[in-house]
Amino acid sequence: MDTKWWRAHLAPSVPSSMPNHPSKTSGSRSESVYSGLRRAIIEQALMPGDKLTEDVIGERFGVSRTIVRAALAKLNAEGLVDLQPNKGATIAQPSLSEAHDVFEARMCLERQVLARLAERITDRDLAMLEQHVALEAKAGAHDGPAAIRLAGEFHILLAELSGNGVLARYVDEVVSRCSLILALYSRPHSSDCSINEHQQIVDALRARDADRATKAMDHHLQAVTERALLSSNSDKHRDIRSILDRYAG
Amino acid sequence: MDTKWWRAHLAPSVPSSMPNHPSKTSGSRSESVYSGLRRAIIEQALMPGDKLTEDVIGERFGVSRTIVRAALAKLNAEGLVDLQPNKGATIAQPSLSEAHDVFEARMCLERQVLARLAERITDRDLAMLEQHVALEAKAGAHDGPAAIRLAGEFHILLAELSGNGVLARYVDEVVSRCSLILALYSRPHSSDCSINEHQQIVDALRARDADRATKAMDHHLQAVTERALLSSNSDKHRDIRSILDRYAG
DNA sequence: GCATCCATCATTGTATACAATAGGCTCGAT
DNA sequence: ATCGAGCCTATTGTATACAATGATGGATGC
Repeated sequence: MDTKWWRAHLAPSVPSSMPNHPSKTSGSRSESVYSGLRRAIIEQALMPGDKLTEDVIGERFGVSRTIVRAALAKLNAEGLVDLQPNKGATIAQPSLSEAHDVFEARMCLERQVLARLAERITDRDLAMLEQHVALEAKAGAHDGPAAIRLAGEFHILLAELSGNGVLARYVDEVVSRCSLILALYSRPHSSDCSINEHQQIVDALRARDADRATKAMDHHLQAVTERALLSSNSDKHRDIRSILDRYAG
Repeated sequence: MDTKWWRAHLAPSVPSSMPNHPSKTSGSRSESVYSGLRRAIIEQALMPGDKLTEDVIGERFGVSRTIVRAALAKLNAEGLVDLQPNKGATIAQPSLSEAHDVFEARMCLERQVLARLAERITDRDLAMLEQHVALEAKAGAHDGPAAIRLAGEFHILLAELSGNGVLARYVDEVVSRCSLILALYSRPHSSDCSINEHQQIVDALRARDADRATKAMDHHLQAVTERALLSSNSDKHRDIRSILDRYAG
C-alpha cells in the first residue's frame, strides 16, 4: 500500500498498437487498461464474481484510479463487468436468463453476418478465415487460454469481414459475453469440436452457400449453448494481482 | 466563468427516478447528465457536429468535469457522441455508410423482436402499445421535439416487451442513432405517417401475425430510410448553453 | 455461545489542481 | 494582402485530495 508507486512504473510513452474499436474513451491509457482487462476476462483468467478493486488494478497497470475507472465503465457498458454503486466492480455473473438472451441475440446477429458474407465474401477474406482456423487448431493443441480467445475471435473476424461496423461491434460484444457464460456454466471443454465447426462454416462460405453456412452456425451455437450446465466458483477473495501482471503489458 | 459555481446549484440529493438500463456508470449524478444529454440529442435539440465542452456541460448540470466525462464516455460508447483525443466531444455525425449499417442492424434486430412478440405478447402488452401510439398521436399534433422521441420510444417499448434484455439494449442504441441520422440527412418530416405505421404493427401483433408485423416493420423502416437526403448544418459555433438548461432538470 | 453495536479500515465518489495539447491571433516580413 | 512564426488561451488528460459509504472485527451484553 505504499503511495507514490507509479513514478517508478510510468514508461515515458505507451503507443498502444491498434485501437480495436473506433470508439475511444479518451487517450491510449484507459484503452490499454480496458483491453488488458478484457483479454483477461475473455481468456478466463479473471473469473465471474472476481472483485475488481480500482487501486489494485491501477497499481498493476501503473495508472491512476481515474483511468481504471474509465476502463471499468466501458467494460460495464459491454456487460462484462458489474458495477454496483459504492461497492465497486466485479466480473459479471450472467444469470441463465441473461445467458439465454445473449445467445438469442448472437444467433440473430450472426445470421445476418453470414447472409451478408455469402454475397460479398472475397477470396482474400476466405484466406484470412482459413488462416485463423489454422491458428485455432495450433493453439487448441496445447489448450492454452489463447484457444478460448481465438475461438471467439473467429466469429468477430467473420463479423468484421461482413463490412457492417455496427453488426461487428455487437457481435464482438455478445461473443465476449459468451466467454463469461461458458466460464460460469460450462465444464472445461476442449474446443476441438468448435474448430471443426468453424471450418465447416468457412467451407460453406467458400461455396457462397448462405443456407448451409447458416445451418452450420446454428448447429455450432446450439452445441455451445447446450454445454450450459451447473458449476459455480465462489472463491470469496481471490487475489487478482498476479493475474493482472500477466495482462498489464 | 466564475468559479465555485456549484455550491449554489447542488441540491442535497437527486434521487433519479428510474435507471433506464441495468448498466450504471456509477452514482446517479453521471446518470442524470447522461440521460439529459441523451434526451437533448434524441429530441434534436443538440445537432450533429455540436461541440460538447466539458466545462460548459458541467456548469449547466451543476457537476464537475469528472461526472460529465463519464457521461460523455457512455454516450460515445453508444455511438451518439464522437470523442477525439485532445479535441473533445461532439455530437456524432454518422456517414451515409454508417447510416446504412445502423439501419441494417436495426432491421435485423427488430425482426427478431417481432418474431418473439408474435409468440408471447400479452393483452396487457398490447394495451401499453396502444396507449403509446395514442400518446404519439397527441404529441404529433403540435409537433414538439417530444414527437421525435416518442416515435423512437415506440420501437424501444416493443423491444422491451419482447423480454430479451440484450435485444432491447441494442434496439435502444440503434434507434437513438437513427435520430441522429434523420437529423443529418432528412428534411424536417412530419411523423404522422410513422404513427399510422406503428398502429399497423400493433394490429398485426394483436393478430399474432408475425409475418404481417415483420412486413409492416420492413415497410416502416424502409420509409424512414428513404428519407435520407441531403442537408448539412454547420453552424461552426452554436451556443449550447441555453439548450442545456432545458435538459439539466 | 451468539447476537449487537461501535470503532476502524478499505474502497468508492467527486472535485479540483496541474500539465499537456490544440487552435487562434498578433505581428512582422515579404 | 498573404503567409508564417510564435505567443496565448481555451480545453482536455490525469493524478490526487478529501468526503462518504460500506465492510470488518472486536468488545460487550445477554
